[in-house]
This record gives sequence, structure tokens and C-alpha cells, in this order.
Amino acid sequence: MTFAELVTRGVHEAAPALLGWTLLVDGVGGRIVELEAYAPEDPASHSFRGPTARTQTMFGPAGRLYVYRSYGIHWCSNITCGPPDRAEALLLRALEPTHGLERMRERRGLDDARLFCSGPGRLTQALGLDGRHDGLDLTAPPVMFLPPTAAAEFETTPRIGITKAVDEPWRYVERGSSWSSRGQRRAGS
DNA sequence: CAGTGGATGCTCT
DNA sequence: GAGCATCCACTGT
Repeated sequence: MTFAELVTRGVHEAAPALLGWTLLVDGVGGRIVELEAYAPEDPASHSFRGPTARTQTMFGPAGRLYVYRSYGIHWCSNITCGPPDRAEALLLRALEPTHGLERMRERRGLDDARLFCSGPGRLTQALGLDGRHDGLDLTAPPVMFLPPTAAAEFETTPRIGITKAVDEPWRYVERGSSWSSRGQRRAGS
């Protein structure tokens, strides 16, 4: 299935299928290893109370980038999903950096690759994205989505940093990945 | 290595 | 005027 087709499915079908895809913006990016699902009937979702100036993009077509400011400081990025009448999105929470590591290092101001893309604010900064990219078409350059060779194994957990619907297991993480925002620490020693 | 708190700005009540 | 879909520095082990 193509990326464009995938995102028209609901978030809970699209999320597991999108884990393992490589996201590149201007040739910089990596494999998606962590996503969180948000949908209209979900009290934690920005789309829960209907469209507002900020959430326009969530109510628009699937396959676009929804960028919002978090805690006044960081930008966070989502992939809009679902059929036309459903304001759904997947929050990009972590990538495994594979392309343009040097560019990420400059943008993040750090040397530790583990901290490049392990968190929604971090990965948005590493990819060079901000509020100006809200609404960006993800099916066209400079954005590229490359499919994985095999479907990723994944697990679900409660979402992070929210205060409503805190127990819903709508965080999708590639099993065994050490690149997630709550990555499993190295075993032993 | 775990826990805490500050920064900071916009959205919605 | 409150409340954030966060990150980082700093503390005390």
C-alpha cells in the first residue's frame, strides 16, 4: 500500500503500518519507531472540541503535516489521517536517525545521536520543521516516505504527557527499538 | 539514574 | 487566567 492510501485509513490501522517507514525532509530523517494516535472522540485530541484556528490542518485532508507549538517552546509534528470527515492525526514521537546525521547534529546542538529524534519536539527540530510547515503536503517533495522491507513488530502503551484518557493504549512503538522517547535502556552492566 | 521545576507563548474558557 | 500531546538543567543518590 502506498503512503497516500495508508493515511486515509483510521489512525489505529495506519499507526502500526507506518512504523518502520523512513521519513525524509530534504534528505534528512530516519525510520519511524514511535507514534501516538489522536481521534475526534478522544478528549486528549486537539480535534475533540471541533475545528479552531490552530487545528485547521487536522480537519483538512489526510497526508498533511499538522504542526503545533507545545508548552510555548517546542514544535510538534503530526501526520493527518483518516477519511475526509474524520479529524485524526498521528503524533510523530521518535525516529531512528538514518539520513543526514550531521545536519541533525547542527540543528539539535548536540553530539549524542540518541537525542536527535527521541521525542516529538526533538525530531521536529532535527528535521528542520516549525510552524511554517503546518499543512505541508507529505506526499510530495521535499518530503519522502520510503516503505520498510518488512512490517515492524510493535507494542502499544498509554500515551505520554497527557492528562485526559491517560489509560488508552494508543501509543505505538516498534518492539525492541532503542530509539523511542522512552527507550529501553541498554540491558546489563 | 530518578525526580523536580523552570522556561515560554499561544489557545481557549 | 489556566492549561498545556516538552525539553533540559540541576539536584541528590
